[in-house]
Amino acid sequence: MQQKYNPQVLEREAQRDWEASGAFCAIESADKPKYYCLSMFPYPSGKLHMGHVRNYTIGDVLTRYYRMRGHNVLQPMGWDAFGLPAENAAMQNGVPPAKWTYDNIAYMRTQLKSLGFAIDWSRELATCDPAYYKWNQWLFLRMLEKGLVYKTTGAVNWDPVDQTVLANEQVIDGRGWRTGALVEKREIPMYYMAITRYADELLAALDTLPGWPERVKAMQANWIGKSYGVNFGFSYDGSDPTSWKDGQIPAATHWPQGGRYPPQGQLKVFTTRADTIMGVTFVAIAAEHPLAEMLAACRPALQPFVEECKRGSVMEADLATMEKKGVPTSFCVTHPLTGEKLEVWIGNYVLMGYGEGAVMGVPAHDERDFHFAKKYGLQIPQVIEVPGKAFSTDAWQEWYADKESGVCVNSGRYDGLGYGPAVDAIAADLAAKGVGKKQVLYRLRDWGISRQRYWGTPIPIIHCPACGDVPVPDHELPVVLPEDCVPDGTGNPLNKRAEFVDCKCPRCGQAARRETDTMDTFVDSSWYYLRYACPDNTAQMVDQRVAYWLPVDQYIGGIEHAILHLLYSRFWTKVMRDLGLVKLDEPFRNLLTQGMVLNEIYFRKGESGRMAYYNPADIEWSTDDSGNRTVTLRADGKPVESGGIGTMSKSKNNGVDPQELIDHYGADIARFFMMFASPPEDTLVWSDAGVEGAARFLRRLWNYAVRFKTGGGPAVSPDLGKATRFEIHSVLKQANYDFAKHQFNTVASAAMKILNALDRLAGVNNDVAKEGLRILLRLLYPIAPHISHHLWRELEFGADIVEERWPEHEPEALIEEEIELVVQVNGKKRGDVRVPRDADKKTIEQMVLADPAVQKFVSGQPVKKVIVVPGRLVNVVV
RNA sequence: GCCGGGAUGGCGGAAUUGGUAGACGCACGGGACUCAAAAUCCCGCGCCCUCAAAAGGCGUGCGAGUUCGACUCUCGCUCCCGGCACCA
Repeated sequence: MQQKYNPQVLEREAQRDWEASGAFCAIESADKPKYYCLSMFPYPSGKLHMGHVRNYTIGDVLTRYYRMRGHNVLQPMGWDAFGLPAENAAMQNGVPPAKWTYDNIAYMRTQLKSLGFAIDWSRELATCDPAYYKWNQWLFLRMLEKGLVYKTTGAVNWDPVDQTVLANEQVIDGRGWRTGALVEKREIPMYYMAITRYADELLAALDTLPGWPERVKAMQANWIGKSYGVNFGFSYDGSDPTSWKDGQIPAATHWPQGGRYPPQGQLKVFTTRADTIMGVTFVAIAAEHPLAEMLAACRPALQPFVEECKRGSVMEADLATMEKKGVPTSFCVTHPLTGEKLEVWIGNYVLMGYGEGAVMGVPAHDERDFHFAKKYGLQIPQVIEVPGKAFSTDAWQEWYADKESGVCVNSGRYDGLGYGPAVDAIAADLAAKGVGKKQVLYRLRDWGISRQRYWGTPIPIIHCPACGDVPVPDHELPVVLPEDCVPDGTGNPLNKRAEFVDCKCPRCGQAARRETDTMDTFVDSSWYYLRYACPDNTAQMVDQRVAYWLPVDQYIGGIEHAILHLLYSRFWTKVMRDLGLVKLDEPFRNLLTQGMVLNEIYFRKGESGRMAYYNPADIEWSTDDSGNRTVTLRADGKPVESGGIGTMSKSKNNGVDPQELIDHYGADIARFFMMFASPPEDTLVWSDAGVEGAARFLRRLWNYAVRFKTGGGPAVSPDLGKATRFEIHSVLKQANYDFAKHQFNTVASAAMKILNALDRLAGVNNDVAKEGLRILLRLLYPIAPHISHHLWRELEFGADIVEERWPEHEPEALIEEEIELVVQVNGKKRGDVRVPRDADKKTIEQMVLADPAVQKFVSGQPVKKVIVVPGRLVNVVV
C-alpha cells in the first residue's frame, strides 16, 4: 500500500475499474425498485464550470447512495447541443458550429469522466444529432395535425443587424446584446405551440408535485397567471356622426369595409372588476390595437404617438416604470349598460398582448386609470364605497381598489352589492344583452418556436407557391441540417444553401422552398429525459422502456430554469400523453434546485471609468504590523478594490476552473468540499482554505488506513471500545436521517466525526476500528467514491464497494447501562446526573432533588413540579 | 406593489423537529516535532464580569405571547436575498 495519498493515480484506476465492469450501465429489471436520477444536461460551451461540478456531484451522490440502498439506478448524460454560442464562435473563428460543438462535447466528456460520475454513457445523446432531432420534427408534425402547432404573425424583437428574432433576455436597454443595434418590434410569421391550451392543467397539476420547491411552483403559477373576470364589448359605429366628438366623420377610404377593423362593431375589453363598470369614464386601447391603427389612419394627428409607443421596448419591466401617456381619439363608443358615450384613448400603458388589448377606464377604482384621469382632466366618479372611509380625488388611496370590503354605490340597481354578487349580476345583465360573459384569462402566451437561426432543428415545412405550407412527409424525416455552414452574421446561412432550400412540393411535385427557420432550442430539451430510456430506438420516438424509467425520480438543476425549461417539459409531457405516446402526467417527481457557486470579486476602476476585474487566484492578502489588511494584485503589488461576493461569472472574472482543481487536488477532494461547504440548495461560497480542509480530511483518512493495515498500537479497553461504538452508531443514525433530507453537508461532517472517533482509539487492530472504518468508507463513498473504492479493496473489506449494502446503525450499540440526563432548574441548565437506563421517573426525581447542585438553586423554595423527559433531561420547577 | 425564501460566533454552517445553542470544518491564538520551514500532532477559541480560575450573568434580527422549557410554535415589526411586475 502506498504511504502517501495520491488521488490522481488511484482515481484513474478506480475509473478504469468502473468502466471495465460496466458498473453503471442501467438495465431494466423488475426485481428492484427503479430510481431515475437526472441532472440538467449541459450546453457544450467549451469546458465545465463550477456550477456543473456542483450540479453533477449532487446527482452522483444520490445515484450512488440509492444504488447501495438496493435501487436499480439510472443516471444518464447528454448534450444540449444546439444554440447561439456555437454560431458566435463560428463567426469569430470561422469554424462550423458543428465542429466546434462536437469538439467541445469530446473535451467536456473527458472532464465529466475525470470527476468519476456514475453515468451510464451507453445512453449518451446530443440534441444536434439527426437521430435525435428527427423526433422534434416528427412530434412537431403530429402537433400540427392536432392544431397544437399553428403559424401566425405576431410582434417580436427583431435585430436589424443580425437579421433575426431575439428573445426578451437578449435585448438589453432596447438594443441587441451582440450587435448593440436598436431592436425593432416586428410583425413576422412564426410557428407557435399552443401551450395556453394546457394552461389550466399546468397550473392545477402543480398541486400534485409535493417534491418541488415552493418557489418554483410559485413562479410557474405566477407565470401562468390565471384570472377570473368578465369579457364584454362597447358597441360603436364609425359612420354615425355622434360617434365623433369633433363631429367629423372620416372619409370612407380611411375606414374601408372589409378592412382589419369593421366600421361598426364591438370594442372588446376584459376586466376583473366588473363591479366597477358603472364608474367607467373612458376606454383605453393599445397602440398596436387594430382600432388604433384604423383611427391613426383617419386622424393623422394620432400617428406620432402611435409610432412612439410602437418603437418602445417589448420588455415588460420597462413598461412598468414608464410614465402613463395617452391621446384622445375623438372616437366614442357606447357603454353597454348606461348607453353613455365614452371617448376612446390610445394609452401607452395598455398591453396588446394581454386580454383584448383594450381596457375600460375606471379612474376611481384603478390606480393606473386614476393617475391617467388626473393627468388628462377626466371625471373620477366614485362607485365603490368602504364604510367609514371618505373618498377624495386628491390622492390615490389603497382602499379604492379593495374588493374584499367594498360595496357598490352610485351604481343604480347594483347599489349595496359586494364584489361577488355585483360581478354576477353585471355579467348576467351583459349576457342578457348578448355583449359579454364571464371569462377566465391567462397571462401565459403561446410559445413562438421559430428562430431565424442556423444551428437548430429545421422546421419540417415546405412552402409551395401552389399548395401553401406543406408538411414534410414522415418518410422524408429527418430534414437534415447541413453541418458545414459557417454563419457570417448576416442572417441565416441556410437561406444561401440552394441544395437545402430548393425542393419539390410533396403534394404537387412543383418546385418549392424549404423553411429555413429552426426551432427554439428549448424544444430540444423539452423531452430529452424521455429519450434516455430508449436512445437506440430508430423506429420510434419513445417505447415501453419509458414506462419503466419515468417519471424522473430526482431532477437536479439550476433555478434559472424554473419557468422556461421546466414549464415546456411539463407541457410536452402532457402533449405526448394526449397523443398516446406516454402514460405520464408529469415528468419530474422531485426537483432539487442547487444553489449558485459564489466567489470574491476584485476590481480596479480605470481612468475612463471602465472596470477591470481580477481573478481572486491572482490576489494577495497581507496584514501589516498594525493589523491593517491590504489586498493587492500579485502581478504588480498594487492595491485592488474588493467588490464583495458574487456568482462566478466571466464578466466578473471570479471563476475557478474545475480542471485546475481536479489537476491539483483530484476529483474526490473537489467533490467533498462542494458537498461539505453548504447544503445543496444554498449558495456556496468558494474557499481555497475550505478545499484545503477537505484535502486534509482525505489525507488523514488515508494515513489512518495505512496505520490500520500495518496494525499495532495499544489494546482498546472494553469501555473505550463500547463508547466508540456508541459514538459511531449514533453518528451513522443521524447521517442516515440527513441523507434522506438530502442534507449532504452534515453527512460529510459525519464521516469526519467517525474518523475523529477512530483516531481517539489509538489502537487500530481491533474489531471496533474495523467496524468503524467499514461504516466510514460506505458513508463516504457517494461523496468521495474513488478513495472509498480503493481502500475497500486495499483493506480487503470486499471485492467491490459498489456491491455493498448501505450501512444501518445497530440499535444494540446505542443501549447504555447508564444514561446522562441534563438537569435544569426553571429551564436553566444546572448540571447533569447519571442514572441507570431503566430508572423510573420517581427514582430519577429523588436522585435529582438530592443532588447538591440542584439543592443550591432550589435553596429552600417549594418545588412545584419536576418534569422528566425520558433519556434527555429533568426540569425542576420551583 | 405582489409572490417565495432567509436572518444563529470572526466565517461556512449544525441542533434528533419544543428538550444541553454553536456539532463538523475554516480562520485565529498557544504548544510539540524540526537547524529551519512545510507537513503533521496536541490544547484553546460566542460575549460580559475576573490578574486568572471557579462561580455567575447575557446570548439565535427586533417586540410581544403560548409553555415547566422556544433558534424551533403564534402574533406584530425590521432588514436582506431571489422571482414577477402598468396583467386591466
